[in-house]
Amino acid sequence: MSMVTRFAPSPTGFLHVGGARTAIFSWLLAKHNQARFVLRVEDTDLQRSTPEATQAILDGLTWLGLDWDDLKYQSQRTELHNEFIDRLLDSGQAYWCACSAEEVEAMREKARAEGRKPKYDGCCREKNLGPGKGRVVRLKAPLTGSTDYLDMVKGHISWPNQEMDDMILRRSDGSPTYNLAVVVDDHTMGITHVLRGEDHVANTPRQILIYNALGLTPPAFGHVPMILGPDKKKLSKRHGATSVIEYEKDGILPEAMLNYLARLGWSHGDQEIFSREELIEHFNTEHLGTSAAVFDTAKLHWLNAHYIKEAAPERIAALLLPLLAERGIHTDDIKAIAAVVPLYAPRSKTLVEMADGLDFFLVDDDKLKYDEKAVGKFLKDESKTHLQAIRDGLIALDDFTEETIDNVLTSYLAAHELTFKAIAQPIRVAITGRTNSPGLHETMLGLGREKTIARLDRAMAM
RNA sequence: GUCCCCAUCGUCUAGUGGCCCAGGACGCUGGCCUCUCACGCCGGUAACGCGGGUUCAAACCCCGCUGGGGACGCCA
Repeated sequence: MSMVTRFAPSPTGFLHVGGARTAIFSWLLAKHNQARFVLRVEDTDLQRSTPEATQAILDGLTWLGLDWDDLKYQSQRTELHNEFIDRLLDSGQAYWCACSAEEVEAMREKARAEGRKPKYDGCCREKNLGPGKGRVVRLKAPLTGSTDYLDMVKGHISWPNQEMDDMILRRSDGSPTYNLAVVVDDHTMGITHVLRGEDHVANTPRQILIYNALGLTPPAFGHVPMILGPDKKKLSKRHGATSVIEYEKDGILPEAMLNYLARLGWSHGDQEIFSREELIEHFNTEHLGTSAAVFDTAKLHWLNAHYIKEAAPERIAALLLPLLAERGIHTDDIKAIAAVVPLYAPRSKTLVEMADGLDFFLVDDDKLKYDEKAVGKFLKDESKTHLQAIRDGLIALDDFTEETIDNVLTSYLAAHELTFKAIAQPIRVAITGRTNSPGLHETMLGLGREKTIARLDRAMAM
């Protein structure tokens, strides 16, 4: 039997980093084994599911570079789900229950008060009731023994059957419930390996019970640990960004996110940097971790910085366009941006940082903002005489190259017995408006002679 | 409350009984480089939760404790 894996999100919001990670693991498991990867949108809760959320999830997965061989919507499969419920009813593995939601809640309260597991007490189990208004269908689950399985990541898991009650398969409104739908879908879609979040561990024995009742073989299950915030609590909005798309907005590259998430809870020896291909080549469930992991933005940023340095400048330039527009720089000159990207690639952890760094190259000369403190400190009269001389030297040049620029600077310094330090910051502040920038020669080159001169003029007039 | 799961540097992790008085990476930090800021390079800091076993030998196996997480829906 050939392997098929799946990712089954419920479209009630954006793609969370936790969901993204299980999607990545399932996708990698499939790719590593040349297997099929299917996406099943679990949109049966019509109240909470939205088409926008579905789209957001698909967008998130696409951004990460994940693809799928099949896309299914659970809400369109209820007929199939019901057939299986009927089958269970026919074979006596399921029964009708007339207890109301309130009555069941009372049973749970009672059990809780007595220090037992809160659950349905099985009162209609042997009543042989037929269908009727307000009635649900329940699984006739085993009362004793345990349900065991071998988890791909956690190993042997044993669940006492007494801990589980006769779960509802079909609601009083006739709709199938989650556990039933998942079993039917996984089975009919030929899913062989289910990798999902740890919050599903308790569902697994329940689903196995359904497989057993149906006489079907369950797939292999694996449960990956949760992702925690810096305070070791379940990652949530108060920790900052939790949606992968928010990270895109924050200037994270998808390959950095993919690498980071894949490496969070999984390892391959000491290797930290993984290309998509390496991930596919090395991924296995044996090296999935068993304990929860804290999401560390600093490490994500380190990886992102790495990938920014590796990326083609044109690609980065294109990604910078909207960020520059936000900063009032409306251009679509990819080439011009790409020309200065290499200067900021080693200086940026995110694209946002990069946009903040290199905006001075692109902004109009008269709109360049000067840092007041920097001006006060470095653009004094004495500095301005240096700037004037250098400006004149630059303007007289036949070619504007790193070498000719250097000649102007060094000859001026030599003639006046000055060190480079004496003029570096004044020039920098004059042409960039601030005290930090890439090397002076490359900054001037990146700016071009015209802008360099214009800015020197403007600075001297201050 | 009941059940299930988990436990190595601040963080991500390597480690599957001897190669570990525990390795890598991020972070932090000292230095080098240097026109600023970065990059880069070299160095440092820092962990097997506790207590019992088993064994010639335990981070690795077993038991208990403690601590954390998850589940207990006519949500998914």
